[in-house]
This record gives sequence, C-alpha cells and structure tokens, in this order.
Amino acid sequence: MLTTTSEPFFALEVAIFRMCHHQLYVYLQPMLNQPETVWSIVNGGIDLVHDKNIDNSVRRLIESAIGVESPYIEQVKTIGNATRHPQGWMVAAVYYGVISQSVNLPLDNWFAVNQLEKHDLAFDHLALIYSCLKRIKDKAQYTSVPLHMMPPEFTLTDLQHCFETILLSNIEKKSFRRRILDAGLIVPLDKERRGRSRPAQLYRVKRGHIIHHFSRKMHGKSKDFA
Amino acid sequence: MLTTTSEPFFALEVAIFRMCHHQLYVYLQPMLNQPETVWSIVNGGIDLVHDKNIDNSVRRLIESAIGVESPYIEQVKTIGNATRHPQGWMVAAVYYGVISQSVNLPLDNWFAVNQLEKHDLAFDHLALIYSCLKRIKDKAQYTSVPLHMMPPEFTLTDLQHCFETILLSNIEKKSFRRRILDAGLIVPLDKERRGRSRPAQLYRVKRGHIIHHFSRKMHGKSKDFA
DNA sequence: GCAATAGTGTCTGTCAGACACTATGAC
DNA sequence: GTCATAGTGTCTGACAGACACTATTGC
Repeated sequence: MLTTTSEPFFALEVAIFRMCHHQLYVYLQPMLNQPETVWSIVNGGIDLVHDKNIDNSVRRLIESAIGVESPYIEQVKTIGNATRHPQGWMVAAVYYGVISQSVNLPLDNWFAVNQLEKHDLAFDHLALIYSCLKRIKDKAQYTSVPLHMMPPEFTLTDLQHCFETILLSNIEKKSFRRRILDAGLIVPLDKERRGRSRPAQLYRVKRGHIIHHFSRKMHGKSKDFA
Repeated sequence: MLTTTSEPFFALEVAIFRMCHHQLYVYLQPMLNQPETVWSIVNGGIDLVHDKNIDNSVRRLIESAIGVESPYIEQVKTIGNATRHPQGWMVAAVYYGVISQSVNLPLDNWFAVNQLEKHDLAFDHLALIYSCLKRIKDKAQYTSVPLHMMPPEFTLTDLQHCFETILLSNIEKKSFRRRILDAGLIVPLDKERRGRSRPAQLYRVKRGHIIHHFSRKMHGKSKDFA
C-alpha cells in the first residue's frame, strides 16, 4: 500500500453578498476560456509573499474583485476531496463576506440568490453558495451579523427587512424591535426619514459593533414563495 | 510587485478528547528529533490516493494514532499564516474529535487539559487545543455533543458531570434533567446502578443520535477553581 | 435511625410570538 | 376624513434557573 504525501491544491472560495431591494445578491465572475459563459464565485490562492494570514488573503480577494472592503467576513468551512475539481485533490477554504447596502455599485455581475439555478455555475460553486447562505441564515437567527449589510443610516423597518430577506421568513415587528433595541446595538440619530406616511426614526450602528450573540433564536414564520 | 502563486503547505491538526474521572484529557504525541520532549496534537497530511475527503483523512489520523474510531469529529477552523510554522506559509485545518468514555485505553499520552501549561507543546498547538476546547464548550451550551463522550450505559448524573466538566460550570440538576429528557435524546434501560445510596436509572443514547440543537443556551454557574 | 445520592414539585424570570392598539405623516 | 407606515401595550407560552422537597438505598 502506497501512501502519497504530496500536497493538495489549495484555494480560497468567497461568496460575496449584498442586499438590494429586499433581495440578496451574490457576486459572480465569468470564467475565462469557456465556450459558454460559466460563472464562479470569487476565488484565488494565497499570496505567500504579501498575505499575512488567510483572512488577509480573503479581504484582498474581495477588494480586488469588487473594489470595496467588506465590513464582515466569516469562514464557513474547509472542504477537500478528489472530485470537486478536475485538477484532482483540492482543498478549499470557503468564506462569505458582506458589503454595506450603501455602497453605490452597479448590479453588473451580481446575481439574485434565488435565481442561481438559471445560470451555469462552475464546479461545486452553487453548493458552496448555498452553504454560505445557510450559515448567514443561521447567524441571522441568533446574532447581529445582518447589521453589517445596512447603510450608515437606516430605520428599524429597513433592518427588519434585511433580517427577513436573509431568514426567508417574516418576523413579528414588536419582537424584533424589542430584541434589537434591548441589545443596544444601534443608536438613534437626530433625524427621521419622511415619506408618504408617518416619519421613521433613523439609526446607525453603534461604534465598535462586530457581532452580538442573542440568548435565544428568532424564528419567524416561513415566507410563502410567489 | 511580485506575486507568488505557489502552494502553501497544508496539514490537518486534530485534538482528540476523552473524559476520565470528571476531567477532560487530550491526546498528545512526542515529537521526534527533539532534544527535549515536545508534545504535539495528532496531525498529518492528506493521503491523496486513499482519502476521499478531509473528514476521511481526519478519521484515519485519529484511528491510526489511538487505535479506536471517534464517534464525533468537528472542524473548528482553518488557519494559515507565515508565522505558525518554521517551514513557512502553512495552512492547517483544525479539528477536534471525541471518544467514548467506555473505551478501555490506558492514560499514556493523555494529558489533563487544565495542566497543559506544564508541558512543552509544539508550535501553536496549545492555542489550537484551546480553540477546540472553546468550541466544544460552546457546543455543550446549546447542543447534545457531549453525549458522544458517554459510555453505552450511564446515569443522568454521569451525563451532567460530563457537561459540567466541559462547561467548567455547575448545572442545576432539575433544569438539566428536564432539558435532556424533554429532548428525547436518551432511552431508559431496564437496569439501575446500585451504589451506597439510592439506585440510579441507567440510560443509553437513542439510536441515530448525532447532534441535537436546543432552542436556548444553558449557562450554569462558573465553577470555583481549587 | 443517619448519610448519601436520586429524583420531583413548583415558583420565578426572561424573552419570543401574537395581535390589537395608537400615532403621525401625506393626500 | 382615508391610507400608509411607524411604533406601543400587553398577554401568552416556552423554557432555564432556583431551591426546597421527597424517595430509596447502605450502613
């Protein structure tokens, strides 16, 4: 029995998410040298000279792909097997990153996550995106992670919509407000947003916020799909 | 500016835990070619020919190190940087695995986790073990993972001690029993354990148990250390 | 009887879910 | 006034924490 100890290929795979019009989008790149357009999530290797650690590499990949920094990245898992890539044994650390809704980026190359089946995705990238979506959905149930997707000023209703979009469910308004306000995660501004009805209090995220863990999960009622 | 795209070294690092006398132990191996004895957690590379995926490799490493299978392994994180290993840029997927208390293994090479500072551990292995301990502690707060460390027959008090050892805190008996029994994770046997006081009902884990997620965390009161 | 451990009854507090209610703007 | 959306009051139910209580054994 022969044991091979040579190194597997190693790559980083990053699903970058943004929120737009009550819809989650993921950033995809066209793969080169393909007869038909095949789309892939952001990926790349480690720059052994310049990167200090993996998170560093991921931030670099995100910024060089979309031109803006991500306020929150998270490692989802590391997978590795002989079948996911035609080149052979391949290990990949899978991350997701989010960007703020305020960033004024065109929607080119951003794909609504509920329409991904219509497109041709590279390798196992569809499954990787789903793993990341599951993770951010789980996190939305018991942490404040979705706050990182909000613009600098937002209303509680905006924030609720953001959570609901990630959770694919409707949250009860009073519970949601109590939870967020009691946790002290956001700060009211001296401003309101005026529209065609009662003005809404504007908030910003409290300085230093990274992640808050709630003591209980929030579930909501599953959304019916149109 | 030059960009290096060659591959980093890749390794698996596995902290194997067992419970013994209300104490968590981790399995360490002496590193070869060291003037003084330096201890390391189980580690190795991927067998590109025989391993189907990373979990497979981890199970292989565990079994070849201690001779028994682990009923539960979990990937904790993947780290990578230029400084953790003298060989240079190194990526490591960090796992922990647990084994059943029933396994009749001598305690050779098993180290109490609260005594690790007394020993000389390789590289960043102490930090890796602490990451794994933190993870299993977190999991003990809201899942049934510690059940995998129990022998085939155990009492509720045994189980509570197992949780308490991992959590480093004392749990209120009634709450604990209610939580475990209401979740339906264990099955009473037609047996009792008799000692020098009232006999205790024996249980086994329900077939098919892998992990149960409770809806709330359990905290307990921090143990005073002697 | 006593000591030791197993196991229960039951109250409290916290917080999510539900839902009806009021408030304030545009028109 | 109506419509739309913001925001509140308050009851319920689930479940963890606390803690005193009873139960069953060995001695």
